[in-house]
Amino acid sequence: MRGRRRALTREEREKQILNEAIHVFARKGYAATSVNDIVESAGVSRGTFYHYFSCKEDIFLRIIDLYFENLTELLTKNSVRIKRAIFGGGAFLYAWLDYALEFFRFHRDNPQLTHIIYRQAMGQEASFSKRLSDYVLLSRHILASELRMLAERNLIIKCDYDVSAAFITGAALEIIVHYVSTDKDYDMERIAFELVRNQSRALATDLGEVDRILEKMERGLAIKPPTLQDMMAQVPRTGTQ
Amino acid sequence: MRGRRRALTREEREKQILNEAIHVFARKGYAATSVNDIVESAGVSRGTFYHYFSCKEDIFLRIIDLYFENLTELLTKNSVRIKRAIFGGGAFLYAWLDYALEFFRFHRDNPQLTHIIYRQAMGQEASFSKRLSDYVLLSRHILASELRMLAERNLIIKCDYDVSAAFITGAALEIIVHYVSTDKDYDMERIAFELVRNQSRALATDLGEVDRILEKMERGLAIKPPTLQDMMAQVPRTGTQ
Amino acid sequence: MRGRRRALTREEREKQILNEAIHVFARKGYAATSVNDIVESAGVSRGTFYHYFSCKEDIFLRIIDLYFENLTELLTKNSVRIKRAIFGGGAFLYAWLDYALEFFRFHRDNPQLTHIIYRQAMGQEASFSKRLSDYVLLSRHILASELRMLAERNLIIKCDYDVSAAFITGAALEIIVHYVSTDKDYDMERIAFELVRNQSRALATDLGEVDRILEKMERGLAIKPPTLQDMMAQVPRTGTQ
Amino acid sequence: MRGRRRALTREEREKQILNEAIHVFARKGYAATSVNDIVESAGVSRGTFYHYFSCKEDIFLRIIDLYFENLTELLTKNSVRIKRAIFGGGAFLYAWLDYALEFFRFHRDNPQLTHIIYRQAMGQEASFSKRLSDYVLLSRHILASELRMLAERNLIIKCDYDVSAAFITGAALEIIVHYVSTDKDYDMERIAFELVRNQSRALATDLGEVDRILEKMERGLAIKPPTLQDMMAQVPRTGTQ
DNA sequence: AATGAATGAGTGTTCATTCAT
DNA sequence: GATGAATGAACACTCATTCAT
Repeated sequence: MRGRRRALTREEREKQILNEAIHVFARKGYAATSVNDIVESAGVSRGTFYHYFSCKEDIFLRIIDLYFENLTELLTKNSVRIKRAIFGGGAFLYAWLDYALEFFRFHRDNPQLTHIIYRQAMGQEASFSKRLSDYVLLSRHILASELRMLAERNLIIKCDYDVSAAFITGAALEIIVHYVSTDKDYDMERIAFELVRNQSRALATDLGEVDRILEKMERGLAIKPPTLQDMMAQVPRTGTQ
Repeated sequence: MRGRRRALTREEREKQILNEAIHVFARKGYAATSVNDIVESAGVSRGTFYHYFSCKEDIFLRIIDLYFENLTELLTKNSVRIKRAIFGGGAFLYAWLDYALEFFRFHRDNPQLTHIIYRQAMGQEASFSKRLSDYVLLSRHILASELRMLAERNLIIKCDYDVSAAFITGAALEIIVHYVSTDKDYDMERIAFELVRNQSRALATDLGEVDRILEKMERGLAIKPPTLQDMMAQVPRTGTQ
Repeated sequence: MRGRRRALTREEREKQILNEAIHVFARKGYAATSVNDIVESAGVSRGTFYHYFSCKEDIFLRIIDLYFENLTELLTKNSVRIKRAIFGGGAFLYAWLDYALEFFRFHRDNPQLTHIIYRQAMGQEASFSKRLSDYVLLSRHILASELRMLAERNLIIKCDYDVSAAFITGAALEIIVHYVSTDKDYDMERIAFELVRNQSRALATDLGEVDRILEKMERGLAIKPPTLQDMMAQVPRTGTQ
Repeated sequence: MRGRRRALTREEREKQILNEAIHVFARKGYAATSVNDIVESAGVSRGTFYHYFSCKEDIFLRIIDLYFENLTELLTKNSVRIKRAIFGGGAFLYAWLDYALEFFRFHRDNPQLTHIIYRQAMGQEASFSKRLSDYVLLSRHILASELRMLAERNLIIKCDYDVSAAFITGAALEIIVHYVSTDKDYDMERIAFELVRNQSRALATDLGEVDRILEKMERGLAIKPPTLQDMMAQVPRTGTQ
């Protein structure tokens, strides 16, 4: 039984093992998952596993990295949008909703990763917590600086932006993890909207306008966010302020 | 060398071992903590440990129970206050702040417990997750029904109360765990106030009044909540009752 | 909870613990029975147990002794009868049947003891095997010397008496243990008769006479063995030979 | 220091460990034998043991199976001989003696196995007793049906065949285990002959013929059983076939 | 590159026994 | 005499990791 298997490239093989590991970890948890479980699931030998990953901890860290690389990409892309919307005027709420939607969708579409990151990675090995909190602080920092930017343009109130960023991510992840762990069906767009309503009201300077837009949004659910052009056209009056 | 040590009462010894276990679990995590670590730390023998706890899982579940019994007591006590405040009129914001303060203080004063519950208990043994999510759902349900009550009295907007409750607890715990895990000093009362502001604005029907009260609160930090008598005197006019 | 219990005499208490131990050992086996099981069953404390028995091995040896003391008494009593019968003439078959009956009844009436001795005592601690085989050899020796006596009077054939004694006890115990371990009903007298028939034919010098007596016995089942007087009267002709 | 030792094939290694285990179990008994004892004796690591056997119980059950597989093979082979002899006429006594000889030799040549099965396997784990009594009942059943066949041909008397089978196996094993456990020399052929004499007399219809053959047998010890051809030639007269 | 037999430190758990009260 | 809290050696078993093939 040696060398029989069709030669995959290093990358393919590594990807394959990583994917299986995600499934097994999500199902059984880090501690309860043995290397044996992973190699059995992936159909490779123990030796092969150690060709690609230096130890059990290593593959878990790679999974954490994978999650945050994808997440960071998403955040960065949306951060650009948010900035455009801000410069485009008050319609940033739509951008925000869009942002929230993508965030929720991302987790809904990666339930195993989500489960592993927020239910398993913390409180196990010190190395996981460290890696994780580095990433989390980074994400929160990005969000906090967006909030600062909004506050500077008087679109939201002055407050402790780091704390507010923590509130927003805490609120979002609480509900995301709740639904991801549950089998129940859920209207992810509705929940994204609820979060946007919640935090836009919480932080808005001009609540009247916010309420008006939210009302419109709610009517338009499933919500089509306006295109950038729409936004530009729609809200010229606020100016760049 | 058997049966030598001075016999404590069952309760004393159990309490002692439980306390040591809390420290060790908080420091090393459930999986990385061996029964040996606990008994060494407590200065008792392996056998003694198993007199009091049927297995490693058992002592961890007892810790989870301990946390939630204390928490439930706190929640129940404050729930009464909230209801009194509601029936007393608009001053419920003070009650809410008070509620938040106690919640934050409770966790600040039990950092190990907090860390164990929110960083370690989930995603390990299925029994932990089960126990934990039972409790969490219960707590959230209590909060949701308070929100409903407020909404019925038109003090807050209509919304999905369960989702909102999740937002609030998610936001609160995110920041609590952040600070508890950090060694940094932090002004717990400030953070409690930030949360109250955040969510009272997010949910308020009458934002003007809320903003006024919040401003007063903020000036008065460290915030003395008015006594019940004050509240009764202060706001008889709303009298929805 | 100290010293509350009605003071039994040493002997009563010891007897009580011993009895409970017999039940527990029979149910769970020596190795699987903990001292805890015994004291719980007896409703006494661990300490009390060690007042009466020096260790777990000790109580088991006491049980072995108990069995063999009772058995030896039975064997001795019957040995006398056999001898009387021999001197009384050919009617010793009745004595033998009687002997067998008592042997079978004894085990039927002490199923736990029987089970412990023949299913558990051997092959555990070396001390058990030693004690047991001492007793067994003794019993077998008694039987062998009875066979020798019969052979000398030409009532049975010349053979290796030790080996024959082993055959007889082996045959008897095989069927006894079989039925004791089973829940099935069984006609113990029938089986005793089968054994007597089997071995009296196997060893008889005068098969014709034996067959005649066996036939009579079988007709008379449930078999009333003749009294000693009957026997004396019935078979004077063979003389003391 | 891991994975260093030269790899044997699965079968070799398993066989090796099993053999060592037989020796250790026979010497110390099941309960008193630790897995450590076995692996030390076999010169392999703990881990290796668990590669081949799922638990301590498992290896013991495998030993029980090993014994009974060999025994069953022997019984089956001889059962055929017995049947041939029966159809060949009264010379079945020779077949029976042969049968007994092989049975006795088998146990003499496997003293550890014999000791484990009849001195240790019963009265320990329930699984052992179950397995064992299944096998024993099967063996006894085979013997009983042979007895029935003989009785139907009027070669032995009518009796309870199951009980008689129990007598025979009980008698045989009692003496076998006695001698196997002892260091004493013993003439196994003599004992086999004693058993055959004992039971052929006990069950014979025509004692006269049996006694004549036994006498011839005894003179011819070490007994050469006649070849099948001899038997065919010798006893054509009965010709039930 | 791939294999899987082998390793052994480490785990949770049991239980006969002791002895201060 | 009776108690039961305390002991700790011993156990069965696991699993991440190695390395000869």
